Amino acid sequence: MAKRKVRRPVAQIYGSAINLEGCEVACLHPEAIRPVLGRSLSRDGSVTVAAFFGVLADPSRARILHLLAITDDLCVCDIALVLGMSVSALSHQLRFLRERGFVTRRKVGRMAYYRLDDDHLRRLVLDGAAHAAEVVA
Amino acid sequence: MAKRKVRRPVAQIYGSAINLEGCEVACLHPEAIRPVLGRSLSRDGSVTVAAFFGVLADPSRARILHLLAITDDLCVCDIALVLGMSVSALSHQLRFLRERGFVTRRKVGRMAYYRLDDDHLRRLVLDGAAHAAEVVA
DNA sequence: GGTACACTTGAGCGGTTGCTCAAGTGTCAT
DNA sequence: ATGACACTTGAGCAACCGCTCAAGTGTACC
Repeated sequence: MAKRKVRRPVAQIYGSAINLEGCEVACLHPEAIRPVLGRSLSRDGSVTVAAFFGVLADPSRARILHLLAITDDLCVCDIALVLGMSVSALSHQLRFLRERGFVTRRKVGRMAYYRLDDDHLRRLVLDGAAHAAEVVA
Repeated sequence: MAKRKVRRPVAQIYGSAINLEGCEVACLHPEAIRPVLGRSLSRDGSVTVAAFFGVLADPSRARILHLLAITDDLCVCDIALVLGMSVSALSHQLRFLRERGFVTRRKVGRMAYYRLDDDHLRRLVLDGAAHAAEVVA
């Protein structure tokens, strides 16, 4: 995954909504939660995590990314034909993926070639497909 | 991820919506797509992949799974307090996670303790959090 | 210029989702 | 038995998402 600039200047990925005082009086197990106080995912952090996985959480995007993972370069028309998607739907998704840095675009004349640059992402997608194959088998 | 039984007897994870004939006549690059014909994710396969990542694609679930990833056992009340969620919302999500085999439940009296059993999933969640920390930093 | 082409984009819609609220279940203490 | 407690569940609603449709942009060829 390419590093991407984010407007938020500083964000706490980890953090807790409560303080230890709350625990003592409540119904639960202070000894169990004390060690994790402040180490749980903050709300902002969880939004970032969820947004990342959310990109892969759609069948069309999963197919697009998988196809790009096993090829080099493909133009929009190629992808649409192979996946049986409308060009418009595809273009919307490619824009979505491009805005998040998951794919890059190279324009040649009136064609646009899309590519998956990130090896980490490529492996994640291929692992996901392998996992799916295992689950269904 | 634990293997889970699926009602579908046999499913093609890979498959193509088109045949090579279609390519020849269309506008595109047959030489580019020929090698991937039949190797792209099938629709069924992509639904399975998307469903898997979809579990992680929600901030609340990401926080729950991350919390369980850094602890052993926690009761519903503990989790609710640490994450600042309503018990009802939490119970809905825990049911969702349990139905998909992402967490297991142990009942003791009137308490229910939830646990993350899968090490592969634990690493995926922690990697996701680390990724988020890197992106935001 | 004019047309065809490859792709992009905005509007809008049907389906999904995650929550709240209220009611329900099962356990424990008195 | 009665009440408190820990959790679960169903209904319903606001927000979100991915698609289609129609229009728009920019390039290539005549």
